Amino acid sequence: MNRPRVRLLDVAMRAGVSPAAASMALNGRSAGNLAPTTRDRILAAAAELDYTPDSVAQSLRRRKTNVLGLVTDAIASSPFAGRLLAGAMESARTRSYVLVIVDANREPDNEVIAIRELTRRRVDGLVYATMGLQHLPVAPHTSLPLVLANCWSDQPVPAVIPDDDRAGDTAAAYLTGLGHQRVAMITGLVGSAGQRRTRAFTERSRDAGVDPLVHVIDADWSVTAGYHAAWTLLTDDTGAPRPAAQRPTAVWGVNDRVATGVVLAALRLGLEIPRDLSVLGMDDQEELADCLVPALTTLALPHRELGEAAVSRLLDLLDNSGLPVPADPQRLECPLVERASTAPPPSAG
Amino acid sequence: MNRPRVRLLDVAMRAGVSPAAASMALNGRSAGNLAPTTRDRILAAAAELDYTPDSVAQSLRRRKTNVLGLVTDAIASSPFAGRLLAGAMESARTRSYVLVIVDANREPDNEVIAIRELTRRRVDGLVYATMGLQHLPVAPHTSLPLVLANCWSDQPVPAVIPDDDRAGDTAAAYLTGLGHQRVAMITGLVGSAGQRRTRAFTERSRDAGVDPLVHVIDADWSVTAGYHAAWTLLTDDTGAPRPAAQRPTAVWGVNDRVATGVVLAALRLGLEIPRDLSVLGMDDQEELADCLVPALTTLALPHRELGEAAVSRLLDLLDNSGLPVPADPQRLECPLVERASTAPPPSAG
DNA sequence: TTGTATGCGTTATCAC
DNA sequence: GTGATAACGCATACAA
Repeated sequence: MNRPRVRLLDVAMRAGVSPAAASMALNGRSAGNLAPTTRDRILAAAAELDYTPDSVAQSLRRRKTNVLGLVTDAIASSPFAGRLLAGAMESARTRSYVLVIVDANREPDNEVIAIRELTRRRVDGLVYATMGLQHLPVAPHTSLPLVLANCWSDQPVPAVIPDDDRAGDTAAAYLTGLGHQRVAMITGLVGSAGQRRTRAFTERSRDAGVDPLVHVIDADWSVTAGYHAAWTLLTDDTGAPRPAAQRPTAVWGVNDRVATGVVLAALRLGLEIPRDLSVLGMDDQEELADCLVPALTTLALPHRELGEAAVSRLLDLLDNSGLPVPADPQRLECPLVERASTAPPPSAG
Repeated sequence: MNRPRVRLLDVAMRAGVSPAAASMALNGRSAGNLAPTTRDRILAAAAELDYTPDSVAQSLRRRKTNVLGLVTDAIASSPFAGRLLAGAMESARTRSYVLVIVDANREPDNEVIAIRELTRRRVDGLVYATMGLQHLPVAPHTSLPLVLANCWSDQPVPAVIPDDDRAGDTAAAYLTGLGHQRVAMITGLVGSAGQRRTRAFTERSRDAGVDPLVHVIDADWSVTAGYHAAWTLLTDDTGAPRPAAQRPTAVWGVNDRVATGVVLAALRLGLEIPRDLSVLGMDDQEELADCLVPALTTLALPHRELGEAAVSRLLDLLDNSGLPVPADPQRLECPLVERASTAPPPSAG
């Protein structure tokens, strides 16, 4: 079963040529150097022997490993990790790269160690990805080509992040487009994501002629926070449900957890979703948004695309290191994922 | 910034010795070969120059890359992927290995291609991990050392999977231990996981003197399925809630999604959790179990440990290829994660 | 058009 | 105890 590896030399001998000739043929450099007939003989020999070049030797010689390093701040604890990694791997694969992934486990020291190790392993470039959107006061320090995913820094290093402005636009356009006139947003204002979403949502709603009620919660964008916020929105001072005419017909939660809280509160209050209340989420959190009853309409955080774009960007950089680094991060659209928790308002029905 | 790499030769020259001597010193093979004084001189030189050995060259020479391949059937679409990967990476890191992860994206062809590619890259061993527990009719074909994670095959290849029998035991012991006398399980019987959980739960409950009501749902272990099952359990023929004495005081859902459905149904019926009904889940699904209100008590699928154990096992195999392969998969405990959805029954209160 | 010689950075063998 | 020398598998510059 474990027969000896077949080397380039073996192929060359079988074809009756020198290793150099075999190398050229197999690397497509035969034009102008090799007679087509010998080239074919070499290729045939390689095929017969089932030759596969040894990457390690190639790497040493070419000074290029075709390996990318991907270091993350915390892979374990995020429901989005898988998507980003899958996207990154996919991009790498199509250009015959492979990924070595290292989790820093929320320890900055580990990041430094990881980068050192990957450098020693001679990876061709680095992606640094955070699982939550983050501004980096200082980008990871390395002499290798670097791209940031889901985070950005003020230094001139290329970055790819979600477009929260457009997300706010999309949400507002969708809800007002459905005909909703009394619209609320439950949001937090810490961090650029919440701020951008909120501002864009507000402005775009006003453009459409509706003035949204913005209910601000604190830093904790949790189910519980959403639940309580919704409770406030949907009941009066005595704790009784407000009459239909006095409550919003649609609510946008700043993320799916908050939106889940809204659904739970509505359920508790005997409100039917989406008949009595449309609920829109954000993030398309795996196994939450599409698990609810009814399934949550939401805007997807483009994590797969983030991974794809970051790697793609990095490989472009490797191919052409002269590429200019744009001052601003590249922003990726958050597409609407329409499910069952939204509908036109009763009046518009 | 991008100063030339410092090679072993540089260190040797600086210390005034041969590269061979430098190599010995740096690899700890100086005993009996090098004078302690020259050894120290070499080490000092290396430190001053900040020398780090080139892994690629080492790999070529040692015929060992210290890289492990991890191929998964579908990384993107699972909320557990992160945990397993993090565990695997952690295990690898502590033994100075690194992981190349490839996602086959549910395509068997891709698995073959991935294994071929990883073999070409000279990884030292392979882990094959599935995101859902699976029996493999035939293990992935490779001449490399291989360990299975979260799946197993009849061929003699080492495997690590969760211990569903013990999970059933734990669930039964926990619920009966709390004092519940009328206990139900909502389960599916397709696949070994559901069967084992159900059988163990039933037997262990009976040992404790309670005969559980087993409600079988179909292949789809979804929130919706759990919702409907719970509805059946908690209402009578007319759709009205059963009186307290006629309904279970505790329900175990075969997974967290099903348990979520139970919570939703109970909420809808005006039942208070855990006062009127204890709900126990299974899997500890990230961002679902701990997002509910109240947070779900559940049994954790040990995905991190699965990753850790698989890599650890593989490395043991590499260190000592004579290790015997046990006939049965190694089974890892699913620990109870106690949160807020369970309590003693009203009568026992 | 083909083949030869050399080097990538490291380690292991074997004379000294 | 120490230090040349060869080899790992491949690719390239250059000579034939």
